[in-house]
Amino acid sequence: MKDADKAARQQAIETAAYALLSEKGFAGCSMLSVAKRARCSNETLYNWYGDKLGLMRSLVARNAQDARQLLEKALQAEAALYPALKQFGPVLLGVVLSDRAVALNRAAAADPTGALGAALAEAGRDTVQPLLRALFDQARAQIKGMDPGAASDLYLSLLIGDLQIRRAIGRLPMPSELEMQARADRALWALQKLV
Amino acid sequence: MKDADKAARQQAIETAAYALLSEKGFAGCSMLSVAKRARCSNETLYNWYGDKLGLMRSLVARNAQDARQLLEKALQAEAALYPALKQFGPVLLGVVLSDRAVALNRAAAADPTGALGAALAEAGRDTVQPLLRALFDQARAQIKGMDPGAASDLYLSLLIGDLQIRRAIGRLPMPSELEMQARADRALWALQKLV
DNA sequence: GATTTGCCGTACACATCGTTACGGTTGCGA
DNA sequence: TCGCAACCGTAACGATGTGTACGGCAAATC
Repeated sequence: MKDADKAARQQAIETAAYALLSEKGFAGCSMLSVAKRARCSNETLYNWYGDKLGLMRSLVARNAQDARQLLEKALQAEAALYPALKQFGPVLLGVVLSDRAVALNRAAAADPTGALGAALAEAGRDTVQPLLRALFDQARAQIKGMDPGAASDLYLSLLIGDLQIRRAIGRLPMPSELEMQARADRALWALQKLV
Repeated sequence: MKDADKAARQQAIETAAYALLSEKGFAGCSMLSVAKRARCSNETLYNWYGDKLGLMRSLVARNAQDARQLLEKALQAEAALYPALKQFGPVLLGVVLSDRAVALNRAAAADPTGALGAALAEAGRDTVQPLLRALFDQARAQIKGMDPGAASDLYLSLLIGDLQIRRAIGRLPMPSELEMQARADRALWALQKLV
């Protein structure tokens, strides 16, 4: 199979998996239903991903990779703390509240083994923490007296708050760009007043 | 059946359901397994609760009721905003991060219909919001210029942050009393600096 | 003491899951 | 052109789920 074909098929599989996760949840997203919607056989699914958890892990990995690219791009233009956060905040909100991220969070919450939660948390941490950490470490002068780790925790709490869990239990629709912008502005305003 | 016996049996059923939710997740918490662990028949389960969703709803309702009692008690002693929040914060953290609340959040995230999430969010809102709302409304003088709703949102973001979702995906153990106290202190400190 | 009521334990019908297996088909490399 | 590997479609297997049914038992009611 040509690489391009394979990539397209992988994309089809992942798209199908996300759609079924959103529609029917983790339990309802069966391997067979994914195969049918992606128009491939379940044998291919098992050959490529091993088992259902492997498929989910693959979704997590790619989503983290995509998120990382978006976030890095948002940080490229600015070096100073606050301008950088001004770019970063809304993008991060868009990433962690996206339909895909929500579907993965719901799946992780439904997985009793905790393996998916571990993979998700690790991928998320590896994606976001280094970027934020570097930003706050470089800006020690502007957050006088506060530990960079504590400052970034504070910022994340203000930015994300309980939006993720509310999205996960289905009681919050995806916010608009404007709402995310406003929330990011509020977090930034508070951070500046607090440090 | 005597009322006391019935209450004891209900308690046994709910305890079994929470244990199974924690151990095996929403899908793994089958009606039959609940009946077995609670040493009752599944016929009783279906007679009392209708179906699985009904059982879950019942858990949500009682948990909200218990939480409300705890929270109201924490507020009885103090009337002024900040002393009241000093009591309220750690108790609320204990409530929303408890094993039971986490099990319900995970169940709601796993339920594809969203019905459980709706019930949980509603019960949670009905429990917490009126208490906080009354507190902040009465204290308009101390939060000069800021809308009471916005102030309480800010406080909740600072207090709870992303702890709930991290608990839900299994990557955060229940914090200790000391940690919750520290987090509540931080939220209170930040709120005072921000209003 | 007879009768009704509610619960237990078990079994059933029916569906679906994850996973494996297999014959038929397709398309690339030799 | 041939052979082989990968993929498709489908079936099968064992396990498990929800929701219902039914005979037996204990206790409360009359």
